Amino acid sequence: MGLSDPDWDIVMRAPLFKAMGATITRAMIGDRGPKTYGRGERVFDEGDPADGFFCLIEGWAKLYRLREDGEEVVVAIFSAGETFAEVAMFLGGRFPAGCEAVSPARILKIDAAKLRRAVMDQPQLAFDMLAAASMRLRQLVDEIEHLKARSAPQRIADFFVRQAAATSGPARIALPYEKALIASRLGMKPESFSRALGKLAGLGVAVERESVSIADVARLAAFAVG
Amino acid sequence: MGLSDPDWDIVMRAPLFKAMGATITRAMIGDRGPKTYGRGERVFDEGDPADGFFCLIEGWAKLYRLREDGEEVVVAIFSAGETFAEVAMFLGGRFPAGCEAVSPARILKIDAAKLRRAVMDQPQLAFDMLAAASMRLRQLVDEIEHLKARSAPQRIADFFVRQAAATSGPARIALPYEKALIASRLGMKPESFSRALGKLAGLGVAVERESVSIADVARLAAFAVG
DNA sequence: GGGCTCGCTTGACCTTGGTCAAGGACGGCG
DNA sequence: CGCCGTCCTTGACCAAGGTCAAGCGAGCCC
Repeated sequence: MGLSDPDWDIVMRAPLFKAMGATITRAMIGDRGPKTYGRGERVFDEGDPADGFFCLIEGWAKLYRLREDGEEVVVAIFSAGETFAEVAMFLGGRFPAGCEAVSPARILKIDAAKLRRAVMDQPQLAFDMLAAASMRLRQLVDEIEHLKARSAPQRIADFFVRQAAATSGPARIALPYEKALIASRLGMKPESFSRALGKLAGLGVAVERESVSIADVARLAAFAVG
Repeated sequence: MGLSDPDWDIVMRAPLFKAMGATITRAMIGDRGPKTYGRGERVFDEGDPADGFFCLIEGWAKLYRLREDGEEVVVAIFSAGETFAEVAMFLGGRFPAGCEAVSPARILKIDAAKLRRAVMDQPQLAFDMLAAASMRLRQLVDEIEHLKARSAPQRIADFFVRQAAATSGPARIALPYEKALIASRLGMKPESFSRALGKLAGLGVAVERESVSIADVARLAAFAVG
């Protein structure tokens, strides 16, 4: 049981898979499917051997550390189309943090061994991946330097578009329980998030308690880049 | 004739070289020195084979494309401590843009062949570089999402500190002819740049027409991170 | 030298988003 | 059913930086 076509779309948005190309990616993933997690379910624990990396296909997951006093510190939040835990895997050690699903989620795991074998067989692949990493680095530096270029509503629109499985037409996406989580994910305060959502109403975005419905993803996408 | 010690400091600030580690970097660069370019001199042209990448040690260079109507579009501006053209090199094709020195500059070129050989000999190196790239990515994401709180004066201070060869004490750095270029490089308008410079006067930064003198680099660095 | 252009600075005003603080809305629980 | 805590929204205010527009100074060409 492999991935469905919309799932492939999402997987191929990840820079790492883009770098490898669709053919090699498909060969590496084979017909393994994503695993489904419930809200609060563990993906891996701190200290587990880092024998692979992950690609989130649907839902949300958080990376967290437990401080000595038992308090949890959220290190990062991932959502659809993002890969994570590659660092630990490339270094070949153990996970320095735990990961759990924040909402129901589907997550694909890719074996380190398979990636390693692919790179050894075909060292050019390493260069492709480095090229992708460099490109992404440059892009992020740009983002830092001209963060002003995109307003809060635009960043939210962009985020919703990435979440949506479809690239045009209507869509509905699920939000994790707390909206403050999304706000921090997008680098803004909950208040700004709330206000910005109001401004998106004019573009066919309706927000319910735990989900968002979009009248036309393509229209929202156009607004996000503008 | 290898690099001088302050030059090494600057080279090792580049993430790519950090990833490889000082030993391999030194082995790869060997005793090749940087080439000196005059203002307006070509570093490479669009369409040249991408047989290496570059590290800017002193001065400024711009990456540009010529549109069909002959108009020049500046794609990026580089200054001390930055590497560029890695993407084209990793992909092993031709340069998709031209590059020329905007001010007198010293630029080090690293052969693709040497890097390629190092990676082929020692595929683990590719993983190390990927791990470093991923780590840097994560770090940049953090910077975007949390630490976007750096004011214009702070960004300028940070920029000047990176430019300076020394890490403490007084320094003088050269600016390219138009300050608007620096402003765009730092993601702000020339007006804001001008005003922000005024605020740095209190920290021992004196601006002349084409250069800046800094009373104490360490003090400026402290302000930049604060 | 006088006018000219071009880059830089300065001033007044506006938009964006952060901050602080005060309400709602909903669910859990006694 | 009402009390309460949590999350979300809303409003008033503020600081940073963008925008528009005018002034200034240096080089340049006649």
